[in-house]
Amino acid sequence: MSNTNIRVRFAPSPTGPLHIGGVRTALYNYLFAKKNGGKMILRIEDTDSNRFVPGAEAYIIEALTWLGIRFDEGIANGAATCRQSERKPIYRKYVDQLLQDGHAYIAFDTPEELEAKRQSTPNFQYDARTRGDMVNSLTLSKEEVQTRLDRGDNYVVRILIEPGRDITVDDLIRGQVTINSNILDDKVLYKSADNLPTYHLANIVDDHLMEISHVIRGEEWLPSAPLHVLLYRYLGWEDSMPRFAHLPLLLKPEGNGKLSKRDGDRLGFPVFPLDWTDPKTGEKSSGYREAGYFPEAVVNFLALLGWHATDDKEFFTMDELIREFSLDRVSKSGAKFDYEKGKWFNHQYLMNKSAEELYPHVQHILEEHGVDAPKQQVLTAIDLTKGRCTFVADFWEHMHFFFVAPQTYDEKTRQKRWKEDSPREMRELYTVLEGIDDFSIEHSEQTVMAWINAQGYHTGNIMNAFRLCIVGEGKGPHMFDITSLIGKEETLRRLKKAIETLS
RNA sequence: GGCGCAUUCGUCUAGGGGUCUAGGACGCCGCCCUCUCACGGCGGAAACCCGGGUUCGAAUCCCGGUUGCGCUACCA
Repeated sequence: MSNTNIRVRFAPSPTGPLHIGGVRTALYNYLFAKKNGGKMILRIEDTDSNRFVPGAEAYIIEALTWLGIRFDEGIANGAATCRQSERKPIYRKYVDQLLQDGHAYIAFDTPEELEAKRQSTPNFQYDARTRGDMVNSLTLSKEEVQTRLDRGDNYVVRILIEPGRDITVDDLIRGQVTINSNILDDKVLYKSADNLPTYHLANIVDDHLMEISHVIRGEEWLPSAPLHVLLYRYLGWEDSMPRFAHLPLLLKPEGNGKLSKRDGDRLGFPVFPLDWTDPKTGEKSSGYREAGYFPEAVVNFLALLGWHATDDKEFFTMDELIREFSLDRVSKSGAKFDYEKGKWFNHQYLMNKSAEELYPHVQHILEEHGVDAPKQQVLTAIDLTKGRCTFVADFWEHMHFFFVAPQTYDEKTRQKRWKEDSPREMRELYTVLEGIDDFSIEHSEQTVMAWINAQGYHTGNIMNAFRLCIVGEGKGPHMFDITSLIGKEETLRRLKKAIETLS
């Protein structure tokens, strides 16, 4: 399917690291675009110079690249100006047009004056009821306005909302949403202090100029969508207005509210794709990548938080998501963030990877622990233990005994598994093992089992004590998988030492 | 407070008038496998927010309420 008219954008603000909810928005935009053969555009909405954070833009691009979300146009591939701060003249033109057409006006009220007004007037709103009491081009004489402009007074341009009109937004996910313009205030569109538009104006102008066909964004924008519709109308662009789709929000795992940065810190899981250090405060936040997640697992997990396929399928590659994604299968209600399920997804992806794929990661971990083992041995160890790992970092905990003899013996396991007869049985086992030439899994198991049966021993007693001797604790793969991998010599050495230490 | 959106197991969700004694997944519990821990298999507990309608029939449609969330900035 190909439709070159489909164009979506992801338009984050560079005010900090990209939140995981933002990542999901980017993902849904990407899936929708690719599904329909359309284009995905990156636009940086840096119209608030006060909140700009250095490094945030690079972070956003790196994070989405890591996850496999690619842009067709935008800064990520060196295209022209997609930073709003670099498009000042463009916005100015439309501000003038709005002013000209009487859809906007100039206001001189200072932030302090507005604040005072809000303090003194309950539920103060700058609108048709109150604008007549304020300092603006509607209440001031033409000359006075000019005088103020000439002497360089700071001003803002506000949209002129006509009261008493019903405004309807057609949302692809929620259907028709209608509000009355009475509840809208005369939003600031433009500020002379930095010659920048605010979000609302810049957003509409850019979406129009970039020929965006679908605006897919978080539900927090739904209340201002009518304002945006009005802006399209006032600018004469209503006919080519994009379709809207407001996505449900990602909520805190417990309690109430939108998922926030603090939740990650408090509950101990990342809410960001990548690690991030705040340039001002030095505060660190952890990311999924550094926590050991596979990007495919994060994408899969995130895709299912608010969207569901037509069947019960749960595992999707990016290509499969693209093939099956559709906006009408996006849920309407917010999704609580379930970190346990996220871990489960990673576990599944890890188990499905081959030892060869996992090898570089594991090799790195082994090196950190000063282990230098033959590749084949490591590959076998990976296959034997990957079912026990959620993250790559878990491998050491589950495979260290393949490479390093136990220094201590777990006390709980010892109490449970080291019986009165164990020293004698282990000494006998030592002799049995010593006599085995072929230390393969099959042969050693056969020999030892034959001995156990001949002596009338209890298999569990023998094997568990044996495990304590070789592993140092009560877990791990089957014993002969371990012994055959570490070899006869090492097995005997560990057994001997354990008998001496534990007896 | 005002406005808007939402409301199915603890969580993510399927469901779009009869097929629902409501399905799947995570988590939880039990059993099996078994030398342990896992993996795997099998099974279990667990939900239609409430009240009115409409209809022969409602989880599904309508209205009201509850509760949750969002917005209400010269932030996005």
